[in-house]
Amino acid sequence: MAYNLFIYDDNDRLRHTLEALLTEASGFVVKTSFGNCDHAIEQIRENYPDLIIMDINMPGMGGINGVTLIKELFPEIKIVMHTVFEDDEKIFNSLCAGADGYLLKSTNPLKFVQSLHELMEGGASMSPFIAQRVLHFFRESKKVNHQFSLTKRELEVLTWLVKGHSYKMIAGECSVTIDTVKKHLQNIYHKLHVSCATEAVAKAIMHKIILLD
Amino acid sequence: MAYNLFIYDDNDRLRHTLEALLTEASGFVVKTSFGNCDHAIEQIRENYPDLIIMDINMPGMGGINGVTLIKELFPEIKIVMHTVFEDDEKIFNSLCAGADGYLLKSTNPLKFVQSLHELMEGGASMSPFIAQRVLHFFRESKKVNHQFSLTKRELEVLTWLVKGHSYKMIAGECSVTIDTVKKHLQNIYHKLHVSCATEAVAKAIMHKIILLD
DNA sequence: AGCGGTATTACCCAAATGTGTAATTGCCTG
DNA sequence: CAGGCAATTACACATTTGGGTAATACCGCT
Repeated sequence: MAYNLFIYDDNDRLRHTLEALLTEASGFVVKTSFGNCDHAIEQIRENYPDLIIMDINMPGMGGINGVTLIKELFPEIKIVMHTVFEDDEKIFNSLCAGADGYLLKSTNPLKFVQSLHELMEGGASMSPFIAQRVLHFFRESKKVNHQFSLTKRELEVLTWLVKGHSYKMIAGECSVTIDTVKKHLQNIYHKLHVSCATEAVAKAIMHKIILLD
Repeated sequence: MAYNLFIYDDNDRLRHTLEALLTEASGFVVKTSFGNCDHAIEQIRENYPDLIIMDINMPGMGGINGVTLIKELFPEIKIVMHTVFEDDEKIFNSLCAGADGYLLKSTNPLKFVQSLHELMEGGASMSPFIAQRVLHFFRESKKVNHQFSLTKRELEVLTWLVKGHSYKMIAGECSVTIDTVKKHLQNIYHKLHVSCATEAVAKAIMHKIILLD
């Protein structure tokens, strides 16, 4: 049983190449293909596909917005991005919009079909280069900042502050007087180059000075 | 020219299977294989590999700590995780530790070798299931929370608060009196189920109610 | 033994924050 | 058109926050 497939790509030649590649023998049937995805919703309602191959750079709303729209109404339809673009911004936005895969147009036909199958079986699929960018982003996101050289006590006080405790409650938690807490906070504000509790909390979270649940 | 390869895995049978698979014909040479990575640094110094296949669940320090250690000293050596584990925690920690790929032990031999080659050519490599988990994480990270039903004005006020502005400053930004700001904040606190500014800021950032730079 | 950094406490005082109550206006929807 | 919700302002009051200044104590290092 072959999977039904839509193609959105404004490059006619490439669309026809894909149609030639994705024959019944490959396990896919290209139901229809379009040069833009401005009317994707109606087209999907009319002829419900299992999988959509989506170009990014198209006239009209463009592929990324298309993904957002389609996934909102049909989250179960798989969508794989298929473009020449390798820039982080487009990758990130596509994946966040809900794309289930991201294959570069340079992918060889055999691997392309194989990737689509993996995708239909519940996995996700990315070209190695894309995967590498995604992992890079991952690593960056975990780097903890130690550049503010807070003392152990200051870190403790700041942690309670971020959790929403008042000076008085922090004093209780740390078994010190409220004046001590005030002093610590004052020092913390100086070290973080901020001037109030809310700003300190924002900076502490964004710079991962304190670790969250 | 074949790539030099290390294997760290405490399962002897599997290690030998891999050694049999990764012959010169495959483009790899298994230099040595070990049952744990506690002495990885010395072993690497002694016989510098291009690529390391790393199990996670090993006696001693375990694969994830091993990756951290190795990548700190030899960031250019590729490391691919190779385990039966599919839980988000292990995936996330491995990738953040600096792993260049994550292949499940269920991967078929042909794809396994192919993936290693993709990795050596600068790409990253993940089993489809892993890729799917990573993308899932990605999406979650961008999903803006609308579940608190803040009004447009409340969102505006909250944004300024997160940026560290005082009530008075917010009043100026929004061209309203300070009492109005106080009222808005009061309503915001109720909607977010918090009781003070710091808690609101923490919740706003963590739940991505407001978008950061 | 003495120096420097951290931790601690205290006090004063100005400013900001948070709560309660109440009233007015405008806009949208049923 | 009426009712509900959002936005706005006002005032009073208690509490919290944040800054400045100063002193004591502990701990590690030279």
